[in-house]
Amino acid sequence: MDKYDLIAELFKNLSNPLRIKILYALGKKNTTVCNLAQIINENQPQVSRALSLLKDAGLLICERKGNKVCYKLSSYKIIDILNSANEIIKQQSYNIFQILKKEK
Amino acid sequence: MDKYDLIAELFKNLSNPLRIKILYALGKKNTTVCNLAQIINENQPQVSRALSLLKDAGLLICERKGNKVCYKLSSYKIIDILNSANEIIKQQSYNIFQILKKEK
DNA sequence: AAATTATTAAGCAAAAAAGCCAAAAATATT
DNA sequence: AATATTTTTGGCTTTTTTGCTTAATAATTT
Repeated sequence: MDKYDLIAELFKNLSNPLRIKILYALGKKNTTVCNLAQIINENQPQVSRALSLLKDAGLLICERKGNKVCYKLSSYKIIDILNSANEIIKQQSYNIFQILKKEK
Repeated sequence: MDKYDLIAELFKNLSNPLRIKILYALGKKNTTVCNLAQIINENQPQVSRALSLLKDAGLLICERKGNKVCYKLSSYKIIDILNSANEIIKQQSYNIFQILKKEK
């Protein structure tokens, strides 16, 4: 397991829209599985599954409180990488815009 | 195709060790397919495939020079996101270290 | 135009991941 | 101990992704 494998694996764990949506939501507010499912309007078992994958990946931490389980980001560096991804996407759409402009 | 889909797709394009290895190599030096394959010691058709996927994803730009094709990063923001991923991994390994320490 | 070098594409089997629903497990409450 | 709420898991099919080798395409050189 070298450096490239570890990085690729991290990106793989981030390569799913539901998981991204969850990370954004948890970036705003720590919360429980069923509450989160409501907030983001996705089905609850899938949210639970996604959360446990992200936890296994070390990206989330959870804590049981009674019959509820509260999840939170393990680090704010996760927000950084999402912002970084956003920057790339913004630049790409800007580039496409420039190309279309040239073609006129 | 909403925001979350776009971000997840970007991460998916980054979720492969060979592609990460290639991005690191191109971060140091623009180069051609076969030269790159030599530098990173990976088989050439696979490198070519990985390059074309990354190009289609907008992460690389290429230019034909004679019978060679030279590839480069489309943006240095790509280095940023790799660094960001590295930060997370470093922190994770630090955390694991701390846990092991506690358990003693 | 034949030979050489460089790049890309085709095709296919094996492995991994996604998506979904229903069922089970954990905890709290009555 | 029965019920209700929250969370997790199982089992299943369908899609994607990988990894590989061989073949095709592009361009250059002789």
